[in-house]
Amino acid sequence: MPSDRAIAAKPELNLDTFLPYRLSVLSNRVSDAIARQYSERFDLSIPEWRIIAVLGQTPNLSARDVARRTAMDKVQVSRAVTSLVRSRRLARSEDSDDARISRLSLTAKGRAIYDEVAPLALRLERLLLSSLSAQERNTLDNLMHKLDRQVSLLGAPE
Amino acid sequence: MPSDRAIAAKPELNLDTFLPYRLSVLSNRVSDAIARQYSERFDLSIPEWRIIAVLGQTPNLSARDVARRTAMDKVQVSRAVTSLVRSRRLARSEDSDDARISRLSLTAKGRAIYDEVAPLALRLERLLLSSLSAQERNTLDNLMHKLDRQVSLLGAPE
DNA sequence: CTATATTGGTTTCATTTGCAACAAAGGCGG
DNA sequence: CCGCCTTTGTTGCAAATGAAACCAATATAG
Repeated sequence: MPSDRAIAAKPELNLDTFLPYRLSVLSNRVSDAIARQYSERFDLSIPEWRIIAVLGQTPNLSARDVARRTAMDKVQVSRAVTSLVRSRRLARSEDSDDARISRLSLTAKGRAIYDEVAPLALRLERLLLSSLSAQERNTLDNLMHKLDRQVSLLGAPE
Repeated sequence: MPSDRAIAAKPELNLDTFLPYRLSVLSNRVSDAIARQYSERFDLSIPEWRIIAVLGQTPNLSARDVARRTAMDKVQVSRAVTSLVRSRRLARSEDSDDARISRLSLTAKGRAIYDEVAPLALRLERLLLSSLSAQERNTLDNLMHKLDRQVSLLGAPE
């Protein structure tokens, strides 16, 4: 006969209500929806688009800066940058006082892509948020900040 | 001279406030934090753990059922199942009336892993949510449902 | 029934990924 | 200056991934 403790008898792991799982599914579905807007049309991978996005916002970053801002690792950045440079959507220029660094910026071609894709991404975000009131959007923002803070307490890869 | 419309002059894509990006970063950090709890210790990949998790909750599913519940694709499920069966953490049994299907269930070994990892995962979720009030947790749940609904409107891979 | 389409699952192949090793440059203590 | 550690970025290799082809079993149309 099993324990007769009525409470906490069994830690119930139900994926449908398990926050990490729900976050993962939601996030993937959203990313895929956005990627569908540009991937075939502009022949851009997700990492490539991310790089264009940060550089559209802030030019002349180094690869490392890009990596930090996009939460991608440096290998991924290095490869996506190489590909973007080869396809003339990105240009490298030397840093004046550190020869290890290249400064990255969009070419006209890259800028054109940014100018076209950014509104699509923003539009999709608006659609996504259109089911929430202004009040709810604030709350969402607030809750996500709290979760961010919490996960960085727990989560740092030691 | 540029347009003098003061409003919506430029669609500003700022990654730090862009919901899809924030979701992605948060979700990845949470998943990684959980994976760190079991990956080396039990030699489990993330897909493998997901399969164990659903089968711990609901035994005797087919591979396809598992795929739907975990939002993984069938190739990934097939491979992870093969690996789990090989390492004796999962057992296949034939379905009585459809020979294409195998019913999957945890072995004692698989169950032991589930019983040990599930509490770890739940504990991490609790830690994550510990920064929110009961009220806020409800709101979060509610908001995520709304976002789920909205993304399924937009997002279906046509 | 038989022919055809559909479904469950696996395999093959090309691509993507991530880690570890590496080269090149810079910083820094002596 | 010189040796050594750190930082930036690239590359090699092995593992993970995904799309599409595929096989076997079932459902369905005629």
